[in-house]
Amino acid sequence: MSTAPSLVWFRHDLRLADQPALQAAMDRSGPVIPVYIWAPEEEEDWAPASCSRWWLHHSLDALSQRLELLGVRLIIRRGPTEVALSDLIRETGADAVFWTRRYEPEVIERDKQLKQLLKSQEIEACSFNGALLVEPWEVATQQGKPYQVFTPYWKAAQEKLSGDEPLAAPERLKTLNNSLESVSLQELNLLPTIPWDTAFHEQWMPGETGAQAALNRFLDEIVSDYKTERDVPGRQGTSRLSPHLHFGEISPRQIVQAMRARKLNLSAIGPKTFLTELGWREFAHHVLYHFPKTPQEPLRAAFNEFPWNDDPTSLRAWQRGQTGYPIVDAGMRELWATGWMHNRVRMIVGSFLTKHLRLPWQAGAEWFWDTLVDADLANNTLGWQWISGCGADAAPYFRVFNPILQGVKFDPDGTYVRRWCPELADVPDKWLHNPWEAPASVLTQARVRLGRDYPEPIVDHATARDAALAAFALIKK
DNA sequence: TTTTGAGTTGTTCGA
DNA sequence: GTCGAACAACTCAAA
Repeated sequence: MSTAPSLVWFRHDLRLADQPALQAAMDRSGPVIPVYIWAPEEEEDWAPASCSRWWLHHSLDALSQRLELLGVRLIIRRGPTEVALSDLIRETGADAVFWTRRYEPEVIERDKQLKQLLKSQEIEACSFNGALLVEPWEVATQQGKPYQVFTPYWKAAQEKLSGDEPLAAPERLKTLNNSLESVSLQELNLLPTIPWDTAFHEQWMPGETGAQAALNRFLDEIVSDYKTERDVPGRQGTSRLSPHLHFGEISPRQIVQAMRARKLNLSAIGPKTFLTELGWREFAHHVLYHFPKTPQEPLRAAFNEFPWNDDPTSLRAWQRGQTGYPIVDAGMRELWATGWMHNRVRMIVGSFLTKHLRLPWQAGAEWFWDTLVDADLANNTLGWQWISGCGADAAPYFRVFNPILQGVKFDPDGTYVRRWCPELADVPDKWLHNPWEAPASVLTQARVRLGRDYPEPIVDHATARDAALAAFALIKK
């Protein structure tokens, strides 16, 4: 066994616990050098956007502090990755590089080339699964094909779940005692130049500690009622783990293990429903891996003929939360203010964009990519194709969410709408989700002048719904 | 190869 | 107000 140093190349696995790449490096007798390489140009259209960068900055900061407690420095370099790794190998005499696998098409391609290059230089290059319960190629139909329907996928995937305990975080770490060059985190300029992130700090704690805190809160207070609580955007009834999972501050294995450790009955309705959500995350990675064009193209080819609108004005109204439908606007404003949107509301705004406004799902996916702290290519792609009807296991075309009814159903007391659309705060519950139908006296008393304090609806629900159904009829055989 | 059962999250209409 | 049926085939996955 070599006693030369090993590089641990951190990417979307910014944690020390349940970290097989780190473990592999520790299992050798030489020193361990943790490395992060900033190379957004290598991810083409899907490099981290502004909100992801905010999270990334704080997550790297947290990782670096955890390593410091072990007396180890996180080395940060700029890309190209190939050059950065070669430099480090030369500077340290390392003879191995370990990392956690990612599943985005462009990243897979780059990693494959890197692995070949390293191996041709007699460097051990080894990747590990640290992000999924089941990797995309581990599950196939009896014909050996990828699944395109969630239920049979998840049934098959669950049979592959291992009961293995996640790895513990290291208590000590042997490293190189020299002065390797490192870019400072600040120099990467990941933070915004104008302070739009004020509300972010109240909402989020990026990093492994924050991820564990979010998990504990969820398992202590929420999971037993998750099935119903998750649908109420005015309450914190979801796990809010998505950005932590995206950056690998926590692994799904750790989540499942934590549920088992608490002796939760995984067949009970709450835990079971939550496991299914983890299953959708697995399924999204399965679909992205096997259908690598789906970030751009619909899985169902018929949708290439769909008559999408091209209307920058309505797109902008949607982005800014100015559609005149309170539940839609509340969601879009929550996204803008906090970098996150409640899942129920993501479906409502997605349905509204693709069906009421008939704007292409890709426009929605791009906006979410730019504004979400949990922006994740697999989840974002699957979600948008699902809601617009063109993807794997898509919602039936006639399922057009009614934004008034959804508001009444899931935000009955208006907590959510009043929080994000404060100009409607004094509108009574009865008219909160359809203020344009309220009697003039009600609006006057609530100090709302439609078209001035709050927009008139930019489309009529019934008309837009009929137009959407007609457009769907066009692409049917 | 053919057949069969089933499919995350909804809405509207009419009884 | 509540409830069940219709919405429309289509495709997937397994038997």
